[in-house]
Amino acid sequence: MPDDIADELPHALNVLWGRAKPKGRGRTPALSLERIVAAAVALADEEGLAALSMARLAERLGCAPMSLYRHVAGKDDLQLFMLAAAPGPPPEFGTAPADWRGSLSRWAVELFGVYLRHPWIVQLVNSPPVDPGQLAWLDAALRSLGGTPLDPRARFSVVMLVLHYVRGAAQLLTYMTAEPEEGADGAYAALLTELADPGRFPALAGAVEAGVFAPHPEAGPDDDFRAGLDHLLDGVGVAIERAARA
Amino acid sequence: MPDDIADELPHALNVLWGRAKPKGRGRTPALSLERIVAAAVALADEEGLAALSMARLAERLGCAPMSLYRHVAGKDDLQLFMLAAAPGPPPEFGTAPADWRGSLSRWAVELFGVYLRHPWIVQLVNSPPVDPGQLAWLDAALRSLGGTPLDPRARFSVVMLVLHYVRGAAQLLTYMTAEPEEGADGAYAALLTELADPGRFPALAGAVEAGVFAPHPEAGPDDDFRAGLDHLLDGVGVAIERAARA
DNA sequence: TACGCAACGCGTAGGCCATACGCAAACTGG
DNA sequence: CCAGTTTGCGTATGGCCTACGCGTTGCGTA
Repeated sequence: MPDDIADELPHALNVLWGRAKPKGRGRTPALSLERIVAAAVALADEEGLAALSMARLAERLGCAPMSLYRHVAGKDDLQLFMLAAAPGPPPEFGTAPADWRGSLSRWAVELFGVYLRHPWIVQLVNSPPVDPGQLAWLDAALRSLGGTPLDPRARFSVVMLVLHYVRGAAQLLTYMTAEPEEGADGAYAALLTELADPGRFPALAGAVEAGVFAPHPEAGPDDDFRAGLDHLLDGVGVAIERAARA
Repeated sequence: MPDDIADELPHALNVLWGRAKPKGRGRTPALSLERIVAAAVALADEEGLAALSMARLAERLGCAPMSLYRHVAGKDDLQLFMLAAAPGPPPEFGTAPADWRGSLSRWAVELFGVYLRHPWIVQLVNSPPVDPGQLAWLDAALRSLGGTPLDPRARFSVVMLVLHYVRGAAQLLTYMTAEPEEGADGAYAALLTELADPGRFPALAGAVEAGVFAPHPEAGPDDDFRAGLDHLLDGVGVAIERAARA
């Protein structure tokens, strides 16, 4: 256990991994890290990431802005805590589930739900995960492929592929759905209808004409996501069969 | 041509689509929109999106900060212009290329290169594309599938799948590569080695032990990207064969 | 040739923001 | 009851975006 590494890490990491020193002496805290993070998550959920400022967060907590800095080293620290706490635990399955497709699919669908509930997560991810929460999700995804003949590098590649897709699809759906100002539902479709000149963008104009951007009534919004996910998992299946033959 | 729509659009869109009114009367401009956008792109390329402020941009252009607002309605406007200009034109192929896989693969690889050259694009994308530059890329991707039996909705789904993957892979590679401070190359690997407790994260610990995060010497950095892209296109191939049989 | 006015560049100022620093208050173990 | 420790917070600084309005410039026209 090289502590020299821990010393040069951000404060937040040492707290997240349970390496913070216990204290019990002084004044009774009116604030706690959990309360701060929970309030920050709620604020970001309700009003968006741009509305999350230390001042507004303190206002919501009924304290002075500078009080927050006793529990959080800075705004980056706070966002790291939010990222670790908001997703919750990943779905449960064993180390080598027999049905890789079902497991990985469930993982993807649940993560998709997390991103829809907390759209700010997608805008916030700047670096590879280093907190227990995100690593637990990553581990679960890797475990879903534990029963397949894929080698470790291929498993990681597949997981990243699914992760990128889930993130992108959630971001797209979030921005297509959440525009309660003005036309709302079909605003982007209407805009594209006017902008997609058939001479300049023939394929795009064709897609618009075919109603790709119009909301289809008989299907839920997850439907497009599931369709793309099926394409993706078909490709993974091909890779698995190929690896099994070798 | 419903001009009533154009009136409620951001100023930047009307400029981008050539709908701005021509002016020729007043003082000779020392600044131009092209110079401003080019300088902004260069600044973001060199020092990152966080370093792009109106003040620093003006400093680089040798003008006062407020002068920029004569050509750009605000910072959001400027970023929209940057997004439209930086990628350049998409690769060229006809309306229905015979080799969909080669075309789409080339599209993906070139877009990957764009994201590596301009990493800020990934952090900046907040809404579906509405500018000619991004719509040209989207149209090119849809055209690459023009010779396949996929219906329009499936084509769009496939294109989004590839787009999300390219974006995610570029973001990941950017953050893995660009850490010239301290340990650099293997910093994340070393950190994971310590954090990935085999009891708590068995699959992740296995991946670390197998050297998934260590930079492999005999391959270029694009190699992981191409491998994932192949998985993905295998899945698209399955969908195309299925559609051809129906 | 001379003028008017449209478009330009920019100075000022105000409102947000994150946060470094230091002090007063409150609680607890001895 | 006291000393030590930890918390809460007031003040202040420097950065950011940008609304507003003024002086300046040079083309089009008379």
